[in-house]
Amino acid sequence: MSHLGQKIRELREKQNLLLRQVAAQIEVDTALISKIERGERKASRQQVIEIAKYLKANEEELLTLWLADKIEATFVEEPNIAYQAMKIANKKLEK
Amino acid sequence: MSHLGQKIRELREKQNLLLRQVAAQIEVDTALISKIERGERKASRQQVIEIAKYLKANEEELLTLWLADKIEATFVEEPNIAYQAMKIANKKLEK
DNA sequence: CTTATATTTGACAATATTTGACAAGTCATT
DNA sequence: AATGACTTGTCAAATATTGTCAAATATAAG
Repeated sequence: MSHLGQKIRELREKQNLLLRQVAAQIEVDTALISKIERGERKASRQQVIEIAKYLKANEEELLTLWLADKIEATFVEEPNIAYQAMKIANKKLEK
Repeated sequence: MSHLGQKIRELREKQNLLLRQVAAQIEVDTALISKIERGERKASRQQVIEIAKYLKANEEELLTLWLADKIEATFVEEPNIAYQAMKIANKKLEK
């Protein structure tokens, strides 16, 4: 399960909401929310924002998890060189 | 200029090779190599491997730069949350 | 300046990937 | 068996990416 998906599921279950309720709010199929929670599909940036609003969650926190998932996806198939590549990529952030 | 592009250009110029010579070897248009060197287009994984071979460079090193570019591309449009997301993504590498 | 060669640029068609809906499926409860 | 919640697989449409082509722009030499 993805970072974002896990968080969304936690938030949703804590508030006793159904997948279809979240789906209705952000106007997508229930199946899509299910997939997002399980990390089978990526949410769009806009969807993350809408989910955050509906679940009364911190938008920036969810977007951060969403971005972390995207970063992880880039290196998941390159485990041998991932660490070194991350070190290089990190330098850009310190500037 | 991308990490990979910069490195390729250095290697190529040090060996006095023309864009079209590299292009011929990896069987693509000259314009594409030009774009790859300037970071306007991403090389495919296979292309990186072929370029490394032709330029007698360390394949793993070039692939690492290639992956670093991909990682950077994911967070370049999210500068505010990039650092925190990278921290989260990094955890996966320590496991 | 003119020619020749190298590189860059922008537009485009071809490909590839991603997206979300739909229908059918499982699982649990009644 | 019927209902409700969630999951799964498949598909067409939308979107994004790729690489080529032709034209534009450098760069260098005579």
